[in-house]
Amino acid sequence: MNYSRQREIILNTLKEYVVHPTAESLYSKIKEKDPKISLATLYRNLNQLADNGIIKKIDGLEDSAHYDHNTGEHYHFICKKCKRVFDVKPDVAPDLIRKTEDSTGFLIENHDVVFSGVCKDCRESVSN
Amino acid sequence: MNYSRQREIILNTLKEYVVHPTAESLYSKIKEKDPKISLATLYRNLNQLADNGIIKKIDGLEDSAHYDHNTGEHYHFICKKCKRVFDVKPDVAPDLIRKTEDSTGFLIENHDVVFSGVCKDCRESVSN
DNA sequence: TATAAAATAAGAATTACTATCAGTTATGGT
DNA sequence: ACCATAACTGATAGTAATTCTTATTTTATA
Repeated sequence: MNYSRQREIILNTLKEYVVHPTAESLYSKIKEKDPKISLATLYRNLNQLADNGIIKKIDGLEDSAHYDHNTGEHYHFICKKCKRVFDVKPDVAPDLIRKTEDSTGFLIENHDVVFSGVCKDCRESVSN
Repeated sequence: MNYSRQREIILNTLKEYVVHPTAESLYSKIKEKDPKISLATLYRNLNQLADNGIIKKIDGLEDSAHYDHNTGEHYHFICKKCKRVFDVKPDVAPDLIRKTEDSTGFLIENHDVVFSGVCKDCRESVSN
């Protein structure tokens, strides 16, 4: 991977998020910094960064993928009301990989745990 | 939900699978029984059956959704070589929901656990 | 600094799925 | 059995997210 100004902007912008944006929502933030950047460039780079293990692509949430700059072991939760994606600590499922490899005989290369429901903020806000 | 011949064919055909097909692959099997059935009818019914808890839609696997007639608690594994989707028993992550609700304060309505890697058959077959 | 490899912008194309709609079928009351 | 109406169907157009194509520009290396 060679250096590119666009890729640097993309990665830095992603790192500003604590929740995990879709490509579209990241795109609007990126365009504030470089209005000329192309949507195809964003997708190309997100895929490249994910392929190289620098970021993580989160599938299975809604219609579109979300992107996460934290590549350490953890899971995700999407709130059905506010649509934000939160992290869940991996200790809710200890030894998940080893247990699953042992019980299935499969070689596990990747895994994802995705929860959906209502986040704390939305539960506490009075209006339904 | 009223009765429909098409829906019965769709559900019965899905039940013939031990692995979990995409809409497209289910469609080719269904057309052997009823060549006139429309792809829109298939998607419409799969969604209806899933909304009514009769089947389960599995997202987050590849580009397209897979469908599972087993609605009991269990997880999934997709083989990167043969692309088949297998079941994983839920006891690899005991008390997952309760633990996650306790540690996050979120209300969890749904969850999915998806593994990918190489299945037993593909590991054992000599050719890479 | 020449050159080859990698990256870009812009827009067309693709994929998986959903919406629309006119015609058909199922169901419940009479 | 007959009818009203609600649910369902096939065909096809439409959509959203993402990928592909191509001509041009950047970056890394000799």
